[in-house]
Amino acid sequence: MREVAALAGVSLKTVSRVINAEPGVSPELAARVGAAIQRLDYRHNLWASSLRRSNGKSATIGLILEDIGNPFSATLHRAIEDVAVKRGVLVLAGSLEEDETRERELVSAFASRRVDGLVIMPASHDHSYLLNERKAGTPIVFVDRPPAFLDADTVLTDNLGGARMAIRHMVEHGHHRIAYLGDLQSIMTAELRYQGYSEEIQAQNLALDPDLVRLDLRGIEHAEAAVMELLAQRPAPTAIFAAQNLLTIGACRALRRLGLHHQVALVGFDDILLADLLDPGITVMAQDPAAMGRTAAQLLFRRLDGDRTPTVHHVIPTRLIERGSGEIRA
Amino acid sequence: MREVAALAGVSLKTVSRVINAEPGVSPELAARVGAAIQRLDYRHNLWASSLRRSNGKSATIGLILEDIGNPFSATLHRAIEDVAVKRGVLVLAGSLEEDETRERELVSAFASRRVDGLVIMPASHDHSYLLNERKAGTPIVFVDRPPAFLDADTVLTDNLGGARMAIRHMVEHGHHRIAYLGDLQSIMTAELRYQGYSEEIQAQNLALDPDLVRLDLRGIEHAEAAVMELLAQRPAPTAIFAAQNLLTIGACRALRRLGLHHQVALVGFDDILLADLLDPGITVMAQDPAAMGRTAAQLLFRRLDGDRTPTVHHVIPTRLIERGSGEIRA
DNA sequence: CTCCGGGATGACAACGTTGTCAAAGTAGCA
DNA sequence: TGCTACTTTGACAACGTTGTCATCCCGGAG
Repeated sequence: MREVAALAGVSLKTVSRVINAEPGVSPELAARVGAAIQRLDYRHNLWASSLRRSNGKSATIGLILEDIGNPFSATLHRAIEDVAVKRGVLVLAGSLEEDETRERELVSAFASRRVDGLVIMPASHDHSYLLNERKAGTPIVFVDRPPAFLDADTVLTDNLGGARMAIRHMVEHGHHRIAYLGDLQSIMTAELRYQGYSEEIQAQNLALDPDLVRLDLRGIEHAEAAVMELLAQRPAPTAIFAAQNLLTIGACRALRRLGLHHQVALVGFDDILLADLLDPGITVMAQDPAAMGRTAAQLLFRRLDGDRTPTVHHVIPTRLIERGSGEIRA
Repeated sequence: MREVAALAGVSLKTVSRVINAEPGVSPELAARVGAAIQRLDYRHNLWASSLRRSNGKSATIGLILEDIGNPFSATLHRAIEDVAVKRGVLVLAGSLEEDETRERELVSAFASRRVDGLVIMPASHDHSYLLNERKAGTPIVFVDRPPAFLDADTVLTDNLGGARMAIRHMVEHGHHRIAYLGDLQSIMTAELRYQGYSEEIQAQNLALDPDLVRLDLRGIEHAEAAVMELLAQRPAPTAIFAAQNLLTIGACRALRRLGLHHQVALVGFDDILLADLLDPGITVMAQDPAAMGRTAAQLLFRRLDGDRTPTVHHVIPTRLIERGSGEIRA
């Protein structure tokens, strides 16, 4: 910037004024400065700028996801980016892989970089450590999973309601023995989906049979093995509720392997690409990650704009997409 | 930091020394400073730090992708993150959506934030504007698509070779009339895949029939419509090569709609989740976005570590995954 | 006892930028 | 002409941190 000022024959401050488009610079000088900037390939240093500025905004937000690479997180990320670009804000993102330590590290790394706000899909079960960040004025929005020991804005899927609706759908198709496949119970969403399952089973006056429940499954292979086992039992379940998308795929594989994909009903939680091309198509309770991301980002920016109203809790509804596998009758 | 120094009764510099774990601080003082940091929830300001430091590293890299939300980009992103975390480096990412202007804007936004390096999946066709960044010492690696008018490190898929291999595979199964579905020809990878198609068709002494070629298709619906049209022709093609994953899905839909999915062969470029569960399973030339990301990141960090050897051009091979649809005989 | 070397500590400037305020210039009016 | 009011410009400090160098203290050698 000093060089630009020298080349244009003006003071540092005038260059600063031109860059920030402040009023009160004669067109002639502005042009000279502009030319000098061009000539020297001058690049504004945003960090130095925000260091000096009173409000010190970095035009950068931090995003913590379970896994940047999985479709759900990626769609959410994209939706947040779409809101952020409109304000010239960039997004720093990191993956957790259910690692609580990593969550702390990422928050710390973001804090060191003075992000303006945080969107977190948490892995840990105690967020009191975030009090300091919030005291420092950083707004925080939780997506997909709620915070613990901290009152903060949240944008969640209706996990419990969605699971109940899925079970009801199967019961309406005549099923009494509905198996449940669940992810790690330590994950709040998994726990809620299981709760929805058991509540609805009981509300329908069915027996909650522990032999039909497989919890803490990780990934496609585990689910596949679990389904093989479940269907070897007598009496076998006539329907399966897979409470996470990889588990749905695993279940689907197992059913095909056993040749039972037209006999045993299957409903998955969370939509899967191509699910409509299978035979039968896979019925799912779809979440809406794009809506979640959009809502979370809008909420965050409202806070950044100074909204100090009490914390808000958005619940994004799920949607049953009937494609055949869930409509198989008992 | 000033407050920490005051509370611990030491000078600013000593606090700085403790934070950076510099040698030559008595254990007693270090402990006092540590306690003060804890008590005041002090957070190091990385930007101020890198502003003053001579080498001025921001421990942040920029990543420009076609669309953060699509599975290919997301997987690549994740692979880059995995390499970056090991060095305590964070990733800033943005989507282009084939918008050349946006590419410039993003590079500029990253430059303002003084990222240490850039990984770019470009949309534009002239990268001479990046010369300045490079002159400023920012290493740049291109992934998936090559730069134009700029010599830079690249990590590319073997688009041409992969396409040729796919066509050869179909010819070996007796096909002579192979249709081609391609994305926008302005995208370098699309152009190369088409080139591979036409080269191999000619190498096999087949006729390159323009009636079998549909270029510049965007998305599932367009591909679906194009396939409906193609198969209405007489003589109809007996095989289809879909040169992008959404186009593969569109082709798949159309074939099913026509009830021809067991008669007409289909090979896609780029793998699709669940493709193995369909009947027939979809044969694809799989790319390896994880390997691309990993390679690109490693290359970038080598440059950051001072490697000044001439530019490198990695080609990540494709892999034919036979699942049935590509093995249907003419 | 003096002097020297080395380890611990701190004072100060500097990184690139902007907020504050003062100075200089210009126009309008009596 | 002299005064005010306003616009344009620049000097300087400050943001939070670290590199440089000076200072202080201690033990050991002469």
